[in-house]
Amino acid sequence: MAEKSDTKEKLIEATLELISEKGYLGASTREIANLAEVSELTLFRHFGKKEALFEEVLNSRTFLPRLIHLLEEVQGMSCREALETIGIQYVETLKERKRMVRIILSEFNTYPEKVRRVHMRFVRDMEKAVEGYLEGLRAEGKMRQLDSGTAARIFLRTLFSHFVVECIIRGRELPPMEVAGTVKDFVDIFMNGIIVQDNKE
Amino acid sequence: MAEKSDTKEKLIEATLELISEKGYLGASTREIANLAEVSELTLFRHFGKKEALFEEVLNSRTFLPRLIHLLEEVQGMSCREALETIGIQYVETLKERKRMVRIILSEFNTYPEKVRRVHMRFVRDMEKAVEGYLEGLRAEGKMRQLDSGTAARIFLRTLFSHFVVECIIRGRELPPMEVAGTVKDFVDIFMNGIIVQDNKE
DNA sequence: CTATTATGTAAGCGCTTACTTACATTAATG
DNA sequence: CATTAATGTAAGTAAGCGCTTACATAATAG
Repeated sequence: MAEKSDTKEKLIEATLELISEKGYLGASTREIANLAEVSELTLFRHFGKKEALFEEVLNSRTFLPRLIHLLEEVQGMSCREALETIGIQYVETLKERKRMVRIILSEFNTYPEKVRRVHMRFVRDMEKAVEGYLEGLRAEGKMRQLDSGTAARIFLRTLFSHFVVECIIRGRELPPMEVAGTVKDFVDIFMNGIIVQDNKE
Repeated sequence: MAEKSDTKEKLIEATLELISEKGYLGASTREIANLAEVSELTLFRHFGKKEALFEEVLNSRTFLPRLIHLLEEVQGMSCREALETIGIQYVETLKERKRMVRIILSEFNTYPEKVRRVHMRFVRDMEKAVEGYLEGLRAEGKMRQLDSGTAARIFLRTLFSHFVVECIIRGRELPPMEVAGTVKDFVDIFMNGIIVQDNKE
């Protein structure tokens, strides 16, 4: 063979980039091939059709880079510290996977089931993880008698929404310092609520 | 003239429907005209080009149907009752404007500034409103010393995210009963936090 | 050295798209 | 009744799309 093939990877990367910017229909196979610096024909030789290429893009990128070991890291910490750490890592992961999130939000029309599967793959693990942590808190008597699944979903979705609005809709950059601040504010409310509680010791 | 013109309105409605389902590029002018039951030429006679039609769709639909008077309705209520009412009405409004929300999420690529403007128009008013309500709570000494803008954003974005994930990504219907339940759970956490507070009277 | 494999260039096919032109019809307006 | 405004039908244009075919090239594997 001529040059051991990172061709597929270059095509997948280019596709991810272009579809996240222009949408599935807006990203033409010609343009994808150009960005990947291969000929359009090579694209079709590798993937047969555009849809198959898109599908490989969806399956090629996993979320959960460091999130998977996050719960161990967090064991020794105080509750507040732990939630802040989880929250920050979560938003930072969303930032890294920004292009994929954009595709998920834009292309449920194109191939709803496939796109939905990608979303689920990411979200379910993450929710389970946080749910597990909260369950632990409750067992220690630190959390009120709340459904930990519900609480976990609220925790993650608030941060997800923050990311979507600021980063994707408004197109802002969201520097780490700001993320940390936002998460801190949120964790405070998530833990203590907004209401004045009487006689806190 | 032949038949006083609701033609424009029919075209705008058809465009909203199709673009929200198939995206800007996926919704062809032929198909839009068919759905509106006018000829494609009529579409171009009214709007000149597809982009102008899309722009009118963005500007034609306002959010805030009943939300604008919501804060008055809520005056006599308890804090919990008020937040639940606001939350439910907010999610129900999102449900009604589902097609517009889909467009906002999918088409920031097509015409970013215009789409962003639509989002801002909706969100800013709503955030200001809730912020005002929370400010009132704090003045009465019922809310802790928190930034009411931050708290308002957290309140609304959590519900926004819930709607996006369940209704748009997962494609669920979200019956009113379920909305009420979800909002109730969330308001509880938003008010009191998840942590056991000592010596509540 | 030869066969194979990965790639390239170039031309193009059939289709759809946004948009146009030319001409006809119909109904209200003055 | 004549004009005008709103629509229709039909045909077509130039461009872009996904995808294919035919043929050439260069490097590796056996």
